[in-house]
Amino acid sequence: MTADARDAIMRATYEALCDEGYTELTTQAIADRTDRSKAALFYHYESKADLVRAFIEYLLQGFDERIEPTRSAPPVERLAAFVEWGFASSRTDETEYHTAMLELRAQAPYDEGVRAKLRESDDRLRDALVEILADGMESGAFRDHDAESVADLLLSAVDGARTRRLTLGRDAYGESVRDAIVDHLIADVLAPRTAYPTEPAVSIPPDERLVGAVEDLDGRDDESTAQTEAE
Amino acid sequence: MTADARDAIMRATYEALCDEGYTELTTQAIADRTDRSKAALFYHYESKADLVRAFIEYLLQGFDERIEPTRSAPPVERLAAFVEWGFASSRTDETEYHTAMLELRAQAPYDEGVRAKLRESDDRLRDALVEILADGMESGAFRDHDAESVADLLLSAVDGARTRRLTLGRDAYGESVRDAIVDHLIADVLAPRTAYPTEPAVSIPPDERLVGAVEDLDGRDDESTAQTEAE
Amino acid sequence: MTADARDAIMRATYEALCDEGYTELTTQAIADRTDRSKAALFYHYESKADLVRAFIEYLLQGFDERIEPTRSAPPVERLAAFVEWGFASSRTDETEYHTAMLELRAQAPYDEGVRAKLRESDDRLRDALVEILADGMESGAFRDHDAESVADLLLSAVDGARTRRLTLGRDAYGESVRDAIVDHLIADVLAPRTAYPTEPAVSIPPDERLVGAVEDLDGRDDESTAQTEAE
Amino acid sequence: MTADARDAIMRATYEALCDEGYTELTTQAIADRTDRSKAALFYHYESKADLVRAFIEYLLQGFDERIEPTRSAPPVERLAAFVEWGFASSRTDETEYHTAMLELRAQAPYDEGVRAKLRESDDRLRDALVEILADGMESGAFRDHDAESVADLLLSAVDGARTRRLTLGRDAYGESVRDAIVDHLIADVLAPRTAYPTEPAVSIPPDERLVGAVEDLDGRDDESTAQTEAE
DNA sequence: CATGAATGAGTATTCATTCAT
DNA sequence: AATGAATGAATACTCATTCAT
Repeated sequence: MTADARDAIMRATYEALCDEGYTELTTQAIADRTDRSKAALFYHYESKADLVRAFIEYLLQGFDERIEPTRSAPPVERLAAFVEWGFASSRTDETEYHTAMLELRAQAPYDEGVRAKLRESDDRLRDALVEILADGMESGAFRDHDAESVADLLLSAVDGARTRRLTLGRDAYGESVRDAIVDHLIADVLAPRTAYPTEPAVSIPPDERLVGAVEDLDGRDDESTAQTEAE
Repeated sequence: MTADARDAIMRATYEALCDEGYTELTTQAIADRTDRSKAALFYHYESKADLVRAFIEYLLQGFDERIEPTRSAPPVERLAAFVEWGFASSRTDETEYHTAMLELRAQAPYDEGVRAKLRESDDRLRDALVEILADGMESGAFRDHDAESVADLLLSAVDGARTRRLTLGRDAYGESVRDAIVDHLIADVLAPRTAYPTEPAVSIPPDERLVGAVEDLDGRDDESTAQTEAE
Repeated sequence: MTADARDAIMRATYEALCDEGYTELTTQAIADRTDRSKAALFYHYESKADLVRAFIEYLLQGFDERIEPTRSAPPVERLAAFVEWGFASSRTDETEYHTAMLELRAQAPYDEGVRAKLRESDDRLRDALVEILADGMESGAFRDHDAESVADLLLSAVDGARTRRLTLGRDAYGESVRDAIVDHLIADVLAPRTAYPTEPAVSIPPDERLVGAVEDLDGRDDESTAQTEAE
Repeated sequence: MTADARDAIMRATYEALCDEGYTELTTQAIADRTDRSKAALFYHYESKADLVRAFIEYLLQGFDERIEPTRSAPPVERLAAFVEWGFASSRTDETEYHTAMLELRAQAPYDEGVRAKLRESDDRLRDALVEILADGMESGAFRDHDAESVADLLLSAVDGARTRRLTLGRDAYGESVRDAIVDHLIADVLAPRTAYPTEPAVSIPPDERLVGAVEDLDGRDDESTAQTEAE
């Protein structure tokens, strides 16, 4: 398959998934966002399930590449980058990415293929976080602690906050929880001299192949605007 | 509508949702789990969407009633009950409840009706948690802290851990994160003399209307067994 | 069956038929326009087809009664009353009556029962018209002519004009054709001394059992208003 | 869409409409008269309503083409062709055409789309008739008269006679009214020297795409046979 | 490499009708 | 005299998938 075809289909899948959710993710909806026909999808992929699996792989592979550039930064910065990425405010490409992932995750309990891919992804993310924490302990930037346990807690808290924001349409909680994470969790882990950056020095860049794919989520009415504007 | 009909349909919806996920939640799937016909569903509910909304309401109303009995316990106990409920190990009725909720939550970004109901639910849960924390501060069981901020963090962490467990099929993380929450988050909040209970004195009982609805989730192969047994 | 029940159901059928047309004439639509249940319809009538047949009979019987009072008027007046009734301008109860009939007539080619009833109705109408013409010839008000042939032509022309008006939503043609009928057809038939009344002395009254049944047909956009207002 | 598919679907729609009437015009009934599946209909047309609209257009376009060949004949002949077409005796393809139109017309009061198409059709028919009359006046074949008024009256009378015949299942009236139209209406319009043709020199040919589509309407018992044979 | 045409199985929903009460 | 609950069969429409070209 040409990279062109692949990118077009993957991007269309992403668009369709973000626009309408997994339940409405039909081959038609994907093809409509392509200048190709529905049949073309089946020429390139054995089945819809196959395409979806390929899509998850595509998303994850993208993530690996995006995380790469932050590798050289000091552990605190990398930790901050992770937190900021997780809390990417709405109206961002990143919100779409997280929405797409949420939709896929809800299929995991019923789809071994999806579940396996998500495990891979989770493993890599967790490993990356554990590595950050371990590096920090080694360099003295972080106190001594159980890196795995803290990584799991961080992962859960960030993930839970995001899920709550996305599913309730309330941006407000995001901010609140990010501060709480920094104050309660990260504070416990930082060495006395280490300061959590106010402005991130490095950040995880958006997936360039998908940037701009989803024009506008504002059609969906949520409380976030009202909330935010009210305050 | 007779309570009988209502319970039968709601329970069938629960079963179908747990067994097959939201994408497969068809009126046929629901009717099949009932001794009624598909047409009967439409006699009682205007549309599938209407039925789903009613179902969410049914779940939430059930939750309200279940939380009631714990009201009289001391704050630490109520806090512990909340955490234990959130981490209910798999092979429990509670896992099904959480799975059902996860499926519904994934629809929220695309369904204003669902989103509104989930907001209600979240609000009540958060309020309950804030109340526990406030009561604890008043009684001296908890240190002084920002109850709302801590409640949000707890809610997120518990929720994120559960989502991770359900979507990855890995029970192991649950334990790990529960301990981390107790050690890192709750420890910060407890007054010096207050001890987090090793064995919970009160707990949130299962929803009796739904108990036993889903016979067996073991058909779905997950890693949890292997993982757990391996260690 | 009480006359009450009968009237309520017949009137509701009339309303439903006028409001939504034959294709949407469901037992539900009828019951909704009643303070009775759908099942009540089946208590009083064997089947929907039976109810419809009874309804046609009800309409026709009404017509017989309405035509009665004109009996004593002179033939020209009775002829004029027939023509005016046929051309009843829109925004009249009579338009609804004709619409209801049109809907029923379209079923006739496929429903022997309906067809038989309509034949009865047509026979009576034609007989009445032939009688008018015969009376007029006898009294010298009309020239000598083939009453049956003229009756058929009049019946057709009036009916065709009305059908065109109702199906095209154009009131304009009605006027035009009425004048043409008077000038071309009726003029040929009137004796030299007989004048066609400018203002009708007698007229066929509306069916009182159905008056006011259909509140408003203006929801349906048609050209007639524009047409009429423009001129 | 291939012309093949189009013709097959349109013809099937015609068959279904004639065979069973508008109320029974289901996508299933149409597909059954095709060697294609129900789903194929929706591949070619967005919805049933869309298909019906296309069908009306198909009928009308056919009519335009059929009327074309008569264009060169003298006005009296064209007038006669129109009348003969309108009265086409039953047992003719033309009867089916008129039945199909009758079914569609009954939907017009409730369906703006259908109404608009029928207006188009009526306008064209009326224009054609007015043109015939005007041509005849110019050539001296017809007396001076109000062409529009006479056209409307003719249209109404022919249409009404046909509707009566179709809905009552009585062929007899057709003959009677045709003669009356010729004697009373057309006689008034013809110039003294002009004779109405006893045998038509030109006629409007049947729609070849639809010829033979409906095998047998005799299944439907009507009075016409009995009537006609009895006399 | 790709597509237009097509489809069988399914989806939500409606319908006339039944029946225990 | 009437109804609430229920249903089997149908209805318009959609879906993932196939295949000849």
